[in-house]
Amino acid sequence: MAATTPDQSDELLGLFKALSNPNRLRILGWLKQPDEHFPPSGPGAPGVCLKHIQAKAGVSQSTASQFMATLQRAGLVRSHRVGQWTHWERDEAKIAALRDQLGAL
Amino acid sequence: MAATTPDQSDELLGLFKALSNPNRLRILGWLKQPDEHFPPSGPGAPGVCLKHIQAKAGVSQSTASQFMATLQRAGLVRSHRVGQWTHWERDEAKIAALRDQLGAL
DNA sequence: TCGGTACATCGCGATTTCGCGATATCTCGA
DNA sequence: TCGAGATATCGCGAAATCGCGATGTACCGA
Repeated sequence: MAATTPDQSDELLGLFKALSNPNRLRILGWLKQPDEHFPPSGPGAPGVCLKHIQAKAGVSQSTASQFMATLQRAGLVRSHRVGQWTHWERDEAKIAALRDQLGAL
Repeated sequence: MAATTPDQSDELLGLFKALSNPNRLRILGWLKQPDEHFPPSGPGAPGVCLKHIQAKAGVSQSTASQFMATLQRAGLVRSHRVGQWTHWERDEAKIAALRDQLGAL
């Protein structure tokens, strides 16, 4: 396969596109310290549910969902379902990898 | 003054916007090794003139000029006139400063 | 002074992105 | 099984971006 393996330039381009929006950039920043920016999501349940992100960002539900999908495609966040909620958190491993590529700027 | 001092977030946002275009991203990469990607611009004359950038990128003259202006506003390149030519080069000092901010991603 | 070259700026149509409401899907509890 | 809440997806109009040709400006050599 490797047919879907993204070029390194494409990966960087996707990163830049994802972060060239003030709302998405803010959200990614908030997710660095979830408990400082969001209501508690309960212990043992890492990640922030979409409702809280939507409320803090002040956008509609569909827009918030789209934002997270965009950030996810860029490899910046990941999600996991917890019951009826989708918990979102930063994908620090991939972010670190992207940071390395940014060093070649 | 300081009325035009950009917020740190705005500075990052400008960086991301400037680089969320494949052509501009390529150009910035080429400028890392000018002599490997462009015809010689003559000794003692650092920087690459717009014509060479335009030719390599395969865009119109006006588009190439716009690209460089955008990269300059983001703090990634700087220009200086040499006779009738405008020589463009990376602003490594500002790029390094931006790289530091990227560490806080 | 004048013509030509290099570059910047000015509209403009085409494309993309933005953010929304409406709707579909999924999950849980009654 | 049914209803309600949470999320994802689907169009859609508004706004921004893209890249172009045309035009303006600066510089040089004849």
